[in-house]
Amino acid sequence: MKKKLPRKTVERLSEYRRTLINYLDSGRDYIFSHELADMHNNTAVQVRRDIMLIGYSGVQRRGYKVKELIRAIGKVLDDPRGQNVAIVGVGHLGTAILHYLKGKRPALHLKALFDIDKEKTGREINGIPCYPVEELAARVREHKIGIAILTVPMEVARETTALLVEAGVRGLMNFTTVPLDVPEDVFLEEYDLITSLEKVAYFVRI
Amino acid sequence: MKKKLPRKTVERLSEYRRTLINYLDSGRDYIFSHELADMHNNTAVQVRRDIMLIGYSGVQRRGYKVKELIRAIGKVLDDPRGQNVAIVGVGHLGTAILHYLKGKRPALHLKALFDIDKEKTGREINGIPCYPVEELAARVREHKIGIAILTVPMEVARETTALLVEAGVRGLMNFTTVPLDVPEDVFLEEYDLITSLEKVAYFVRI
DNA sequence: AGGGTTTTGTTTAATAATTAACAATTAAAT
DNA sequence: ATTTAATTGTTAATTATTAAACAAAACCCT
Repeated sequence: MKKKLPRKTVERLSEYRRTLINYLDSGRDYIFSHELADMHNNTAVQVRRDIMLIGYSGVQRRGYKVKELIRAIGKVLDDPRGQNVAIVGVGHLGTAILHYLKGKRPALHLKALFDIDKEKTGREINGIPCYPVEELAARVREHKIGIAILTVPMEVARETTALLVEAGVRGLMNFTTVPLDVPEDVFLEEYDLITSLEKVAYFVRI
Repeated sequence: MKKKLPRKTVERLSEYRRTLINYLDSGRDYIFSHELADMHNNTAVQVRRDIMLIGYSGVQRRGYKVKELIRAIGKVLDDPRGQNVAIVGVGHLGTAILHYLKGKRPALHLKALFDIDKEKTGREINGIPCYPVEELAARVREHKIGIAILTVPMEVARETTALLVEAGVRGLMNFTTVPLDVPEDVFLEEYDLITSLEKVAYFVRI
């Protein structure tokens, strides 16, 4: 890939795209930077800067062409060949994410679920095959899964992570409360509910 | 409150505390900055700086006294009188969060759940009363709820937010895919699964 | 007791992210 | 056709965050 975009810019681009896709329904072909900004509680300058960084240009006095901008963001965020994803642990959270993802991002292919519960494994849930964790390594390789969403109980978080990394997973979203240890070249995104909630609690008081 | 801590520091303090609480089991009374750092994939300097910012001091050559450090972090993160929280929308995600939170942070009091489903309302779920959304404003005031976790379907996200803010909620965690509009003085934390996943997908490829 | 080593606390430097400033362009108005 | 207002694209300044550097204290060893 070309040069790395700032982390925050990547986040915002994803958010812009989502908003823009909904915006298509409005019937308007163009959108101004300040409109997009208002929809995300940030500034027009920030929006323009982000868009500048991906090399897309709007037209002055008219704004950005919505469809083109969606495509331009896709060119940066999406792998043209798609990326395969698995959810490891199909409890409440795993199930929620499963529904959430369903049909949302065409470039991200949810290929497999894993669980220990024999009730859940050996069949499809919501159209996605659910395998027993014993098959984890083999199935990750089979489906060429590069990204895993970890929603297992905390007791098994670390060992499961080791298995995943060993099997070739390069990106991890950790929903457990256990800090994980991964090699340099594995991208780890911590996603801790309690931390976020405590952050909100702190800034509400300050 | 005293001076505002950096956002990132607040996040890390929350993570440190969680780790430290688990660390109590190890039987060791002290912990070094580099040990805490290793557990969080960051550096010893960062840990020391964070701890410095909350005004706690370790002892040289021995590290930080675990129990004291936990208390010191609590003094910064926790409101001594506690803060009341509600989950709005008891679907898979809401339920997951409900279980997740259960008994985890004593300073955060989960006081109420809200849903439209008559199956769920009018009783307690996991020990927390679940009210119909019609009672939202009244119950928020009754329980003095300052923080809301928004896990409703996207169609009703914005109107629900308006109700919450109107009723006095000062902090919001938004799990929906809808960008929300809140007044200046309401702290809004966006928590979008797809954005995070796309971020992982991007940095895995780069 | 004294020298060497470890680890903290703090200051300074570097990097990343945001905001401000403003030139350039274009559409609309007269 | 000229002016005016609106809007983008980009550079420069500011602020926030992370990392480096190093002095000071405390322990250990002989």
